[in-house]
Amino acid sequence: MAARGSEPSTGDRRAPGADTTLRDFEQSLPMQLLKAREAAMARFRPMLREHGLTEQQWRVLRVLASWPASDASEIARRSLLLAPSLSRILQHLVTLRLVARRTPPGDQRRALFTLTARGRALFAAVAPDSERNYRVIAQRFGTARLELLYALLAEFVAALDDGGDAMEERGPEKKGPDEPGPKEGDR
Amino acid sequence: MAARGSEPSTGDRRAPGADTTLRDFEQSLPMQLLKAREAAMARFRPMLREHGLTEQQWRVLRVLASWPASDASEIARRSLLLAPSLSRILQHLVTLRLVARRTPPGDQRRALFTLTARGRALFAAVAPDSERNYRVIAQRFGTARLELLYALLAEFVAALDDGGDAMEERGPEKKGPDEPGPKEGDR
DNA sequence: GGCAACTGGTTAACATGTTAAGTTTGCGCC
DNA sequence: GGCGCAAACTTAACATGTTAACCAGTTGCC
Repeated sequence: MAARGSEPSTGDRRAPGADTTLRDFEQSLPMQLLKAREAAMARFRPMLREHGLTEQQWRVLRVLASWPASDASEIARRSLLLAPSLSRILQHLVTLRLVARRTPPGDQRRALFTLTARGRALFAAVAPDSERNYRVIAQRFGTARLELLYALLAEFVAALDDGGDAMEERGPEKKGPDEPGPKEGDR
Repeated sequence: MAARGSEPSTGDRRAPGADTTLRDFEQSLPMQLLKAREAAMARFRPMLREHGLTEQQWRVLRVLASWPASDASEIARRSLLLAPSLSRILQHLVTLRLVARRTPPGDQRRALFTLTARGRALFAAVAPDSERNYRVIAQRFGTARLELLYALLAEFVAALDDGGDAMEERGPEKKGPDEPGPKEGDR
């Protein structure tokens, strides 16, 4: 509960010398990114909840709305969900009859997923609300600054991802550079 | 719109007309913020794991290293953890004897927490590694761009938080590229 | 053909996120 | 001094995050 507010702290006495080494904690980039994301998601979650969806379930539906017949790996990559989480979410969505599952003829290992009619209907019902939230955010923050923020975030990801595996001082096993970046880069 | 008899969608065929309404999903701000945070945290998590800590446990330890004798509410606010999560984490840290709990004399409802000697030792052991990671990030991304990103994120949070707690429509505001500055004084 | 290695997914186990409800303590107030 | 209510946590219940292990299907290769 208190994590969302910005209440003035009652006492700001910090431990002497405690912050001389580490960057000021609450100013660290991961924290700021988390805070920014929370500020944005706080507008989406209540709306999604009214439709009976979690944030992650909605991410999956959005992927399937744009790229039907995706396999699990592709959904995971596009929705930024880890495979185990996605596996559970898809099982749930299939139970709710929002998503249908089938196995492609060529490869019995894979699994393809598609929105059912019910899933498409739910997507169509939620999409306008989602869109409205995005417009409010853009209007409040300003389109120009928003674009700048997008660009910076993309550069940040590229700067850290391209560097690749940081702590890679160990045995160069079979880490051939044959696959530089299966992240995105398509289209 | 029958989703039948289709080939494996190895390519990037998007559903026709599926993206005309919603902003391109993977470009949405929450996703980009999540992606950026993941890129940063991917360097921290393995390091923390070697010390037997999760990301959130480390956040709590950092708060207590800088602000000893914090109560649960203050820790929650500074670490961006929700009260239920923090409650469990603190119980765990107390079990591990990294953190000590006591009740202040004036108010039996509150609970104050402090690092034990063991907790301080662990903090001292992890901090250099954490610091090194921050330096690598700053060096790769560039200090100047990093500061710009910090500023933008802070403005973003301020823009959405000040608006209060709903999707209330407000009068037309002009947002210049320069920002008057984050204001508090909520509540 | 057969076997090792790999691929795509799933399970398992534990920790956290999220919302709602419960519990104890403090505080104002008549 | 009892009553109503708010504050500060805590529990509960379910969903997801995270790592490791597992497993069936597939591929490469001798």
